[in-house]
Amino acid sequence: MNPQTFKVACSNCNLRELCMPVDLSPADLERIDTLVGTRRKISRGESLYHNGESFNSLYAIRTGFFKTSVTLEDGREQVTGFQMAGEIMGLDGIVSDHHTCDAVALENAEVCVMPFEKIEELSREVNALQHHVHKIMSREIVREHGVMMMLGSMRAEERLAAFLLNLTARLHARGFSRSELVLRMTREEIGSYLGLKIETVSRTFSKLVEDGVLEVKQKNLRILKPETLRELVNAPAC
Amino acid sequence: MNPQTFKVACSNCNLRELCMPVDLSPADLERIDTLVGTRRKISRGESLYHNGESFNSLYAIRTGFFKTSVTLEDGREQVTGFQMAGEIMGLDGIVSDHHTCDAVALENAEVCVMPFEKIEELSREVNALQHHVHKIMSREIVREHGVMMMLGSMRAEERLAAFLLNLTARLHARGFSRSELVLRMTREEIGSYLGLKIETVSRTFSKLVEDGVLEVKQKNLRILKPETLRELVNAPAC
DNA sequence: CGTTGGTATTGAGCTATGTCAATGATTGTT
DNA sequence: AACAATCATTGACATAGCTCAATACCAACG
Repeated sequence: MNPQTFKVACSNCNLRELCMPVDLSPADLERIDTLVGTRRKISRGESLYHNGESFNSLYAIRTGFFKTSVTLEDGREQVTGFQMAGEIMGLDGIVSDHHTCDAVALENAEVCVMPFEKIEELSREVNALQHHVHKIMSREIVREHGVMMMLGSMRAEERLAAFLLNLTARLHARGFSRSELVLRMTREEIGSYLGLKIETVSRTFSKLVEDGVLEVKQKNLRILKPETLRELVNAPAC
Repeated sequence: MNPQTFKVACSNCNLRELCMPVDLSPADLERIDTLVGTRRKISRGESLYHNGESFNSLYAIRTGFFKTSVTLEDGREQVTGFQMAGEIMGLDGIVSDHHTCDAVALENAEVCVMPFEKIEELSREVNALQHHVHKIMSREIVREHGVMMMLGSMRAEERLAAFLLNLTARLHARGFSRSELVLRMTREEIGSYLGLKIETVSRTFSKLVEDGVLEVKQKNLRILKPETLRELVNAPAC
């Protein structure tokens, strides 16, 4: 086994449990290894795919951080999500064989390219993979329900609290601190995601700092009172 | 073939092209017929499933009209969508084996119950079904991107315009008029979906009536200037 | 036919968030 | 080190949409 083969094998990937089903037999695991045809590096600011491009593959993030967004004809951009290591991108392209959003790297990144035909082929044979694909898509649907709730029914402070709790939970699942984090996106991108203007995002950060809930130094955040954030998303403010 | 068997067969269903793949061989079509175990009637106001209930099946709407919604601990409800004949519900339940939203009938309805295990089993064998399931889930993801765009980046009038155009397009695909429709949901439900209060929905309707874009008589709508609605969703208002 | 309860409309005033503008901080470049 | 370019913060003011309240409408039911 040469180093190259070694490197691209899911079976040896430390992120496997994040993007692949667990409890695979050694035989199935070996088959899963054939899913990832190639790896692709994306530098900060570059895009993995664009709205309108033809769809061929799903992508599993190995390293780095992405945003996805949709754009209106008049140029208004709506960030639809932020993705980190172990998460799957490209699901939007399946329905029409073309991508319907943009995926842009917010820091230098590397993704595993998984041709969708191969995924479908293999998931006919490996039941666990089939169910895993269904779960990933369902998870994305449920995640978006949460975003709709945020955008439709929460006030600015609640949205930001929900956003921070979600980010830290996902980072924590990847071994990072629950209380300290570095934002990879700009205030404007946060605002777009949360349906707020950049000034409102900035002011809301400032308010949480005043209240002793956060420490903010540029993109570095420290969460001092996570329970206050949790109260904010559950109960309406007084 | 007795009448009962006849009745529940997808192969004889006039909605087949809406909820099932096209271009099936007669043999595959016959297998697809086994997907729908039972039918279920839901009266207006009752729910097909609730948040927290265990997930077993997807549902294809035969007749009637539904809303789906998620609810915050403090009681705030966010309508996540409105579903009509031929559309599939229940995808939210796959990821956790439990439903994560409520599905309520807005008029008396009937659904085809499709056990998910059976769907997975059959889609391992019928490639067209497999891809169809993937497309349905991807379509839902893309639809939600559109809702996020509405909620995050559009003004009240634009949201209502986008909502009406979407509804009429889907109704038109089912053989209804492009210009006349009956709203099955209340103003409050529209407001929840659009992230607006009921008064704002009402006022926005009134404004569109003043401008000669719509005729509104309770739940009966007539669209007089569809092009104005289209302009509203594409270009920002002046 | 009148009553009741849910639903919708409209007005008046309020407020959370947006807009505009000035300033400051940070990063990368020559 | 100086510069430009991007990004973030803060203040002053404007406004879209919210809140509260009154009224109207409609369907169901006795």
